[in-house]
This record gives sequence, C-alpha cells and structure tokens, in this order.
Amino acid sequence: MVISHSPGRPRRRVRAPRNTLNRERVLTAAVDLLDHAGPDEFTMRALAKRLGVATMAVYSHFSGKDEIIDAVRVRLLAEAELPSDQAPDAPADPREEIRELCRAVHRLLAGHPSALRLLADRPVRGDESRQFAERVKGALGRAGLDRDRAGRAFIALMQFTVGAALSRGASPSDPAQFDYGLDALLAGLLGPPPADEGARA
Amino acid sequence: MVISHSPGRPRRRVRAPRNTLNRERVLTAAVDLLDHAGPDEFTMRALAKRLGVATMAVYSHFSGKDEIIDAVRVRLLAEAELPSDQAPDAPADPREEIRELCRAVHRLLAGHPSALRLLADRPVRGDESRQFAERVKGALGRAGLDRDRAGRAFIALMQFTVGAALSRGASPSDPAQFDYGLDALLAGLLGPPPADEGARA
DNA sequence: ACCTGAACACCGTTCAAGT
DNA sequence: ACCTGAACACCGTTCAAGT
Repeated sequence: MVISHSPGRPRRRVRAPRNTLNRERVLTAAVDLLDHAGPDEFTMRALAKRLGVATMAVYSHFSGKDEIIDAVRVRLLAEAELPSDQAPDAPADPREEIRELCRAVHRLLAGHPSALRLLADRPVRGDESRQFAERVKGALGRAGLDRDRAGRAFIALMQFTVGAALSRGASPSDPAQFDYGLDALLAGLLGPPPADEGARA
Repeated sequence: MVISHSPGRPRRRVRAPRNTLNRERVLTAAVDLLDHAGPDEFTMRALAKRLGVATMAVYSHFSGKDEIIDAVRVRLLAEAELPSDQAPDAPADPREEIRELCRAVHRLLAGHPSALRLLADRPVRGDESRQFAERVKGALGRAGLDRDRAGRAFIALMQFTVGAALSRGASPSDPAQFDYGLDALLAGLLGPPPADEGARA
C-alpha cells in the first residue's frame, strides 16, 4: 500500500544533506536566535528549527546546551569592536584607552541583552578574556596603579560595566547614564582627569 | 478487598489539613529553597514538596511562579538590614550614610546568590525600593548633588552594587574588593573624601 | 475556600536506527 | 560521520474533582 503525503502541507525534507551543519553555523544561529527572542525562547528545539534540522543534529557538534552558551560567549567576545591596539612606543592616554575599552564591552553587552542574561552568572574564563584583562590592567598600570590596585580596579570596572548593561535591559535608561557612572568610577580609581580636557561641567 | 499500605514506605498523608498554607509560609519556603539550591532547582514542584503539599496547592495563594519571584524580591528587600534612619535634624555624614546603604544592599544580594540570579534581569519596582531610592538620593543631595545628578548617581551606585554581587556569585573575590570599587565610585561622584578621616592609604 | 491528581504542552538529553 | 525520531524524566500550568 502506498502512503501519500497529505497534499496541503509540504513538510520539511525528510533528511538534510550531509554536512549541512558545523559549529560555525550553529553559533551564528544561536546568536541570531538570542538577538530575536528572550532567553527563555533560546531552546535546543528552536535552535534546530532555525537551522532546518532535527533537534538532535546539533548534538553532533556540541555536547549540549551549556557548551553552546560557552561558545556563544567566545563568539561575542571575538566580535567586540575594541579600540585598535596601540604600538607600545606610541601609547595613547591610558585613561582614555581604559574608557574606550569599557565602552566597547558595554556596547557589546547592551547589544545582546538576552545573551547577557544567560552569561551574566557564569564565571568568565578563556584566553580572549585573559588577553583583554591584561590589556586593561596594562593601561591601569601606565595610569599609575600598582599591580594589586590594577587588579582590583579592573574587577570593579567590569562589575560596573556588566551591572550597567544588565540594568539597561531591565529598564532602559538614557545612553549618557553609563558614561556618567564610568567617568565617576575612573575619576575615583585614577584621580580626577586633567583640567585641560574636562570642558564638560 | 482491603488495600494495605506497603509497610516499608509510609507515604505523605493523602490530604493536608485545611489552611496549612498561606503566602507567608510559601515565601519562607521559597527563600529557604533558593538559599539551599541553585536557581535551576527552584521549581514549583520542589517548593511544594518542601511545604509538604501537592504542587497545585501553591496556586491557591499565588497566580504562578512569576508572582512568587516578585514577592521574594519584596520579602528580601524587607529583611535588608539598613542603617537606622537618622532624625532629620541630626544628620550623619551623608557620604558615610550612602556608603552604608550600598554595603547593606550588597550584603543582602551576596547573601542570596540564587535569588539574585532570578531577580537581576527584572525591572525593580514597588514601594519599598522607591523609598530606598529616595533615601539615597536625599543623602546624595545633602552631599552636594543637584536632583538630576543625584538620580544618575543613584542608578550608577545600584548598577555597580548589583554587578559586584553577581560577580561574587560567579567567581568569589575577597570581601575588600567591593569596598575598593564603592569608595572609588563615591569619590568620583562626590569628590575625594575629607583628608582627616582618610587614614587608609 | 482550599487542596489534590491527572493531563497538556513544553524542556534537555539518551538511545537505537537510518544512510 | 552525520542526521533522525521515539522515548525518558523533567518543567509550569489548566482543569475537573474532592472535602
């Protein structure tokens, strides 16, 4: 006996061609999904549907949802638009460099609010973040802090930056709010900025 | 025919007596559960089991999980040990009052890390938090900030406090870390502290 | 009014099977 | 090797029923 498709609903093809999937495609779809829906809708089933494959196909490339979330963090960190790394013999004002680095991280986090909710409570590890930390601590050192104070200052700056991005998602505030807090924190950590560039009240 | 209990496993009684449950008991159990387990284990089923009732009994007192989480926030805010409210004609140093208020909130949040994860991304509303905000903004005003700056400063302080508490849960840092950042932020917002009490480096 | 248990539409993940 | 679909042990919540 012949089983015919019901003519009204053309179903997704029964079997996806080989090698349709890889880690890159999964991660791109994951970030897209997070950017277009809340963290609760970030589901293995929704992710697979977006990729046009069966749910379990994703498990051929990632061990599970946690590994995907960790990889999303790495992917996002990689696409952060950091101010260009200066040559060591042409150092810019370290205060301004720190400021721009924090602003870049804040821009990144505020631009991916659902991802931020998923990532906010996980410890940050991995090479990229270590590199970033060393760069900020280097600038803090050039601004006059010793190694110990630079470490504490870096943590404080990241705590504020994450908290500000989280709060923006919860109840959006004007864009100048983050700068107000960041400049205050920097002034407290490094001392007041030189008067010649402080033209704003 | 007689159905006998299997002697090995005395089951929970079939029907709980009337009025065993009320909002207070549910909230106490909810905070206990959050304090003894991760946010993922905070489940309507686990909550009911802890209360010794069927899962759906809780729904007689709360419309759902979201309402419970909102009520947990109120409960936690209420049990925050804020420094005693000064009489208006005997005002303490406003800087010190702000400092202690932020420390109290941080202590509270850091003491309930799982609850913090559930609450961090929700907008804060309600009367208690408004009262708290007015108290901090009042102190900021007495410290010399105009209304607009006081509003921004309050937001910045809360963003930092939440971010610091969240980060402590993710990768615990030493207790002095929060004070380091808080004092820097306060110095930036209010100007450097008077030299006579700044005996620490 | 308050509590119970079955049922529904979801989850993430395991497993056996297809190609 | 890579993908599929059924199945398992969970969720939050609706519903009809008990007292």
